[in-house]
Amino acid sequence: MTSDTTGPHYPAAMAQLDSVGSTLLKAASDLLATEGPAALTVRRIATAAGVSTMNVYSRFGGKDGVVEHLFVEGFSRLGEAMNAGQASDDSIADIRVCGLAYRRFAVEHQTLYSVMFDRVVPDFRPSIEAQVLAGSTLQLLATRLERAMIAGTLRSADPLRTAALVWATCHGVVSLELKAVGPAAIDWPAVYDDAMGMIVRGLS
Amino acid sequence: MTSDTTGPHYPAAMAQLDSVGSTLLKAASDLLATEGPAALTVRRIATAAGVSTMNVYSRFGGKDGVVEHLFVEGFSRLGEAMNAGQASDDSIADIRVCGLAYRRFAVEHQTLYSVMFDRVVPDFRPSIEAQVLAGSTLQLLATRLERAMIAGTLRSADPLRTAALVWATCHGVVSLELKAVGPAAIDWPAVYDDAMGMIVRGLS
DNA sequence: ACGTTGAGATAACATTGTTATCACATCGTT
DNA sequence: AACGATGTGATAACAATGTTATCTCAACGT
Repeated sequence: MTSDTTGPHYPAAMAQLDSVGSTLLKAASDLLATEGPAALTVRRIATAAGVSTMNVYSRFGGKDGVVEHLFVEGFSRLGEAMNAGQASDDSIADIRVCGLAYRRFAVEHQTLYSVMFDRVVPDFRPSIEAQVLAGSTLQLLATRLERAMIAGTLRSADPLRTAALVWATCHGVVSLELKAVGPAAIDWPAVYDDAMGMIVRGLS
Repeated sequence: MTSDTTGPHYPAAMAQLDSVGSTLLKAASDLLATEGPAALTVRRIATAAGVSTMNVYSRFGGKDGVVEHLFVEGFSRLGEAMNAGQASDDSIADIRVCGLAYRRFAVEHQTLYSVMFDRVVPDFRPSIEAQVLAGSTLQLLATRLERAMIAGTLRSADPLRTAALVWATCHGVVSLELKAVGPAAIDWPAVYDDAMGMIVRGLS
């Protein structure tokens, strides 16, 4: 995992992916979804894909390369999920829909979400490109918030900073819910609803 | 790490801790703070403490036992930090002080915070007692919020649920800041201030 | 047709958490 | 006081991990 040497670089968004490569990614994704991050071992990924271990290194430069692919794919799918509901005339409702989509994604893809936001794979750090790509998911939310600001339903402020705040709030609630921190008696879906209410009230 | 066998149980809050035990914990804590979770290996902990590897097993039942101690100690110190500023006549200001103390703790003890809230040590899951203890940190915040509700500065609601919401919001902002997700241009301390403002406005 | 190159599989290596083995000190009993 | 039991602790072994090295062999160029 210490590949600091000046070797070839395996960017997250590879131009092409041959059959073996995509099979490996599919196997890794399934493994992550069904058995969690601990099952993400090089040998298991390769075995599940029906190829030899070395393919992980020749195609992705190591385990981290595979994980980075899952990382960016996760943010890509999260962006799609949040973008699913198109813009309506009620900008506040749009934001709520966006937030609910966010939570649903996190709950339905818990292990992937943990790869994206927790450091659940030892020593894995997303590359700069991958982090930028992850941050670009904010843009979508920022434009929705800006629309609400223009419409007057939200007080005007820096849209990007506001988007970061909204994102962080949603992430915080989902994060604590999934980790089961705090008393078990807490009704986290209700807290999530409270959060949405607090957001729109606190920002209007 | 798969100690599912019916062996002795090593609770997080051990009654006593002999000299070797506390030395081990100190070494682990230092290792975590200075070199991060990856440096938290059984051999390194023992070597840093000047004892043999097996002491980790005889005293803590394995690596997870040590990590669990750090886990509960982290929450204990977090609670102390949030409790440092005593109650004044301005309940809103008290809540803000509490929130600032929260962020300062997270920033000053990043690696410990990641052990507490991210699953950064593979296969470590806090025990039920430890989780309950972690959740009890909420009580402190809940009583402060309840005081503000009684004073009329916050709308009345379930204090515990509200505390969970406030906690999640603070955690979300800090969490994204520490992980450097999102555009680097974002001024996270400012976002944290925005969050506090949103909280008091959204809950009043 | 022959040497070269490159890819891929097998095996080796270092490091991890964990468990087994074993030496030896300490304690209770006769 | 001598002897066995007990248990503690250190060394060494084990399984699994990511990674690297070695080796085989097929494909290709001259």
